[in-house]
Amino acid sequence: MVRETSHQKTKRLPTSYDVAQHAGVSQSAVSRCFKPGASVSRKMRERVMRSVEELGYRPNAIARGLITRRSNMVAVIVSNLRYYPEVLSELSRRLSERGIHVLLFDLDHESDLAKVFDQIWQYQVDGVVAAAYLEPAQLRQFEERHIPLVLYNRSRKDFAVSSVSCDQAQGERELVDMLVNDCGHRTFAVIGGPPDSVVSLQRTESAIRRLRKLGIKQIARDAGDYGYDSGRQAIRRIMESRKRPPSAVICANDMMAIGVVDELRLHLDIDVPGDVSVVGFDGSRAGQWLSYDLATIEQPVESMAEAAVSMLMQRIDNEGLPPERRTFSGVLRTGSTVRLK
Amino acid sequence: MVRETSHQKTKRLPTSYDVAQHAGVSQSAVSRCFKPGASVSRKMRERVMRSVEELGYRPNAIARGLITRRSNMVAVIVSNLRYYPEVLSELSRRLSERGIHVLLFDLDHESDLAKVFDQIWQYQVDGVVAAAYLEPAQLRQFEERHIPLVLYNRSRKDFAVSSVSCDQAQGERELVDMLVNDCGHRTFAVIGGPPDSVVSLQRTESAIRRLRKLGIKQIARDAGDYGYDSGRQAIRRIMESRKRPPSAVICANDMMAIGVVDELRLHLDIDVPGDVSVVGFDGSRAGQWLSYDLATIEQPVESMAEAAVSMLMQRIDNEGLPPERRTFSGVLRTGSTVRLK
DNA sequence: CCGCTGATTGAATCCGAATGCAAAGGCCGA
DNA sequence: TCGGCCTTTGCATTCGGATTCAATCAGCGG
Repeated sequence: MVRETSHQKTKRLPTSYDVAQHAGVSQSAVSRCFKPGASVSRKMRERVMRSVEELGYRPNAIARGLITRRSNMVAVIVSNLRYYPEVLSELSRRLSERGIHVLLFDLDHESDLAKVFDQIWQYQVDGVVAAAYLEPAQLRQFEERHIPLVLYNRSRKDFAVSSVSCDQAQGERELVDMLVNDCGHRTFAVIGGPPDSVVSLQRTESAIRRLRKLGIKQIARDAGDYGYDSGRQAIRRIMESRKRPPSAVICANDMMAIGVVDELRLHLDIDVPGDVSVVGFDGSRAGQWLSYDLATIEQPVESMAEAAVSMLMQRIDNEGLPPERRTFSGVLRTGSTVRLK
Repeated sequence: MVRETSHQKTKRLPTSYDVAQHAGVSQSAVSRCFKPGASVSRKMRERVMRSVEELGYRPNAIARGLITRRSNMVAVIVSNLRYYPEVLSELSRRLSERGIHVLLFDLDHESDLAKVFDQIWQYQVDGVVAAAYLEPAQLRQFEERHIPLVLYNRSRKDFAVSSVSCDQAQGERELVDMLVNDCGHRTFAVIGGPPDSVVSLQRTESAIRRLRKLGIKQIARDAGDYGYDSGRQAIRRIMESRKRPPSAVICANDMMAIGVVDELRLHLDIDVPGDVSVVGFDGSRAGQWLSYDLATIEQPVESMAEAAVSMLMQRIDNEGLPPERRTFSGVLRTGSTVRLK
């Protein structure tokens, strides 16, 4: 059926039909001019492009997505965007390099995830990168819907799903070994992150396991929310408790470690690393600042982001690739918050 | 024309037609069940919803967007996501509360903006929040396309466009007045941000204007890129130059100010605030850490984000609202990096 | 000058949901 | 029981671009 000319009454944006009419060609011709490698003569292309310029036409990605079943959008789910901007930043940049757009989902708590699920299904994203904890049931939904998914720093042993992560256990082992063997610490405190963070759990559990293995008995435990203030509060609670104060503090992330260092040095008047050693995890920018020079495990964020994005893209372009797990080793950074013997 | 049943051969996600068939009703009925306030009987709704559950149907937001001309997506353009995660975080959270999805565009440099423009037009976003500098020609395109736009912290005097900003000039005035009147400084250094940042320009210009007005002649100038290291480098250059060293340093943002403080204290062995006062701008979290307790102007990020989002939503729901400029005052925070008399 | 081949072009159809309109159904009072 | 009115429902069409298939065209050898 031949379509009526769009009436432009309501000043709507030009469509491919408008361009076609203006150029005196068919709508299909216009469409083809935007498809790389399509069969279009030079003359036709120039003619169409002139009209495109004149009308300011831009193809409607929504309409295109409807028919091609490719939205060129990827959902990125992060928790704590405010604490981990680097991850989002790296992912976003790499996706847009590949012509993919980022639909952002920022969670207050990882457990809020359910809320965003419906949204994700509805938006027909081509894939998902999730830096958040997913239930097996949720993972299964991705399979059912054939939506490629890559987990960032949350691998699961019990479910075959693609993931990119930093080896938390290895990192903590290195930290503990350094604190015990190189520094000679025997009394420890371990400060975890929020209870719903699997990463925090992995880190603290790994650290404690290693400590036990090395024969360490004295381990005070506390937890914060990954934030600076919560690190300060945790260390205050620990130092105020009647138990023997730790000589080394292991924190689930850098931000809390920084809080611990500040609280120790500036409020509790305890020297770091003279009296107490402090280590974190992440390799955040702030940890490298001169005031801290924090000992930590540096996660190779760039490599991890690159891996996550390329794994995702492969699975988008190539349905049915089997899940793949890639693990990166963190790099120990011996800073000035530990005193080596 | 009556549509054939979809064949499910290629295991595609169920559509409203599938649900309709499964429930033995028409497609329109299904559609109406997802429209709040539509005319649907209780019986019909229950029947449809049962099929929806069984099939795991989710409305296709892409198709919906095509017909309703509402994508429920808003583009958020930020530069330096890694330095200003709070802004994105606040915006994103507030938008999703309102059922709007965030299409993220992160720029390396504000001047990269042109690249993302096409993308934005193509994705039929309902509106845009831009924390980046737009040329008048670009602003005009938003008008032509009737896409509501709110600028974040980049108002323009020469173009009628909605914006939410912090009063940079007033903030710098307060900082300068404090440094001159309350601390008695007479020799200054001003460290700007990247050359393509208008905010940086506004801040440094305002500071210098105020300094001149108060009769200050000695103003060393330098610039960085808003990053910690660039602050360190800038202050080193300034202190190494043969001119009289400044007794007060004004930085275009907190991150550089932190770098300046660290470099002064830890490498140049200059006491802050004993020998030199340092002030920043933003009110960033890190600035409040005990090690710094930076004097700065705190931008009311939450109020600004709320204002930006609500202004944008109003303009989306209500075509033709005139542009509106809202300016928020920053709050002076007198930290321990300035020495009051 | 004719017929054949490969390159272009256009008509028609499709993607999946929303909606105006008309038909059908339900309920009420007379 | 019937007419009238309000509520529900279904039909057909629409959004804007991609794609299939058939038609057209240009170019070339014979």
